Amino acid sequence: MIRDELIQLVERAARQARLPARLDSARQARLPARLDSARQARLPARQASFGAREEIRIDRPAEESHGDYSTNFALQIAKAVKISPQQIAAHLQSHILSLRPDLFEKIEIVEPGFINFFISAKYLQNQVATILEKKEKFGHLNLGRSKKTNVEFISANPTGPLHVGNGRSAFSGDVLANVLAAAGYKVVREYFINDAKNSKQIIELGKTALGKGEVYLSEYLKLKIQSVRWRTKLTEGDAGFLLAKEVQADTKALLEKKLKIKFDKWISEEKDLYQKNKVKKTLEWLKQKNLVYQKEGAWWVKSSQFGDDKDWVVIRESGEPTYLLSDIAYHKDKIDRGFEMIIDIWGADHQAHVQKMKAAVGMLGYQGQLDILVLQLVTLKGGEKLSKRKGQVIMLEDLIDEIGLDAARFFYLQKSLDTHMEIDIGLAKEQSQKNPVYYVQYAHARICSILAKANAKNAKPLHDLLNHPSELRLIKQLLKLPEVIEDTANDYQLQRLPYYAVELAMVFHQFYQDCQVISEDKKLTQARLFLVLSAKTALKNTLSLMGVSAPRLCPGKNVAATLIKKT
RNA sequence: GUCCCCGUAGUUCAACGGAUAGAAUAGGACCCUUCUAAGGUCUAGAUCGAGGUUCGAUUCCUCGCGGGGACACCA
Repeated sequence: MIRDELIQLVERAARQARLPARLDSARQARLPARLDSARQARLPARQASFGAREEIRIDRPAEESHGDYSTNFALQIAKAVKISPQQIAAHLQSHILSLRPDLFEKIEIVEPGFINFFISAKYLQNQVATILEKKEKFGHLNLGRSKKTNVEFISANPTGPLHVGNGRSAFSGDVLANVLAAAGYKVVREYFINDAKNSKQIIELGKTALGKGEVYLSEYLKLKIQSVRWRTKLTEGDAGFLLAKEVQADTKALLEKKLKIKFDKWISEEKDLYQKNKVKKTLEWLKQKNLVYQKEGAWWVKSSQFGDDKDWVVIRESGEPTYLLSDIAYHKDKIDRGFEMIIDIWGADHQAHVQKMKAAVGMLGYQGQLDILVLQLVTLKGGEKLSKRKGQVIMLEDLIDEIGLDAARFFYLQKSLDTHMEIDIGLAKEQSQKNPVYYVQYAHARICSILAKANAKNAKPLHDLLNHPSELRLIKQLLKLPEVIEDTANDYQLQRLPYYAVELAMVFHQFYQDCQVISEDKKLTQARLFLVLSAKTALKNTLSLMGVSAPRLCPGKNVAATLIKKT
């Protein structure tokens, strides 16, 4: 990765110029409040990435005239070393140039002290072959060093089918797992089923099943209940558990067949935690460690000693355990299974639970990394059109049927998890026709059609012929993929992926416009075919990270044709 | 009352403290004899308000205003 090379180069140059090669000391002296603990506690992932890159930051300037990469390093250390940023930059510039003259077209110093790097055409040309060698592995990294990582997501209550809110968790979890895997983590996708027979939720579901209540009653559940042959004398807990199992089977089928999401592990609260006595053992463990106490007939956990605002009940006065206790047991189980990194994806309504879990994991003495991503809620606007029920939630399945999986995934992924997402079904439908995903897929289809026509076997690495600005821009854009994967694996900002994909498609479309691939010039044709192949590789890899298909043909061709005829 | 998330073009969204705040879509003007025009080029359009920190703030801090969520012996 060029970015890594640049970081090392600037570091070496700084040492040669007898400048500090890290920002830490200067930064910490100047900016103690900036990375205050509260914020770090909330954003551990960002903190981690910040820490990893604390030394020197290399940017991709938005403006092309500012170079391919740039660094503000000189500006950052100027105050600490009491030299003007421009002077520092000049020192660094000459050292860097003498260290790696081949890498750069030029290095510019710009007010107030930016160093802008322009990568040489030769270096870029040589990268094309590297991309093709790596193929579907292009962009993959060893950032994670096979660290055992657990990504738990969706974990919807088994009281009904998935709704559009669950879609956010589904797609973000799935794609995050893809990204982490690509970044070299050993990822397990996990789904937790809240099906404990002693839980109020399941008991209530049981009542619904036995016709004694209707808290969870829906059209869907009515049909489900009818389809099961209920034995008499079933307890409410047993009935609820049975019904939950039925619901869960549907959810699993939906996920695998329609959403193309496969979980590695399904954890049943009832079977894997309660029946294996893990909840009980966890309580015993807490008692032993003196982390719980009795008050007002209930058992409380000392979470306030581990950063939470207050203590919470883990065993009710009635003797029943709370959700918190089983969740502590669950996390203990994850830790015991050897995960070095644990990622939970929860809805915003679980916000308050974050502190509890962080405290709990602290009590358990976990040495790894726990990140809890809190997704803001998805709400509806104009939902009644699509809902099969009166005035109720919209099923995820209906949305997918309506706009298609690719458009749905793209639609969800484009939004930061922190922002409140309002789905206007009418708008989503309308926008699905103009979804940028088609723009991206079209680029892929174009590539395929060129390759089909040209017989790609003729492609040869005659890279020095690739000198057109649009060609070089395309190569630069391709080389961005590993950076995108690295950044996203570090900060979990998944929207970076669709935006990168659109950018990549755009650069390709421009190239397509500017550079005729198949032409009389046979050598140039071969060289360009080679480039097109590598573009296909990067594009396909990007799409597959998002779980979006990479079509060979553009499905809307006929639509377009009729449109043209009309005008 | 306390805590969390958000407030950016008409609209849906971007922007690790960086340079002229980007896309898409809607609007205006162009480009098919060419590998698929679901494409390309040009144009117009935005940071909720007031302070502060900084060489530099959409981003960090404080206070307002507005929207959403959470404050259980529910999950």
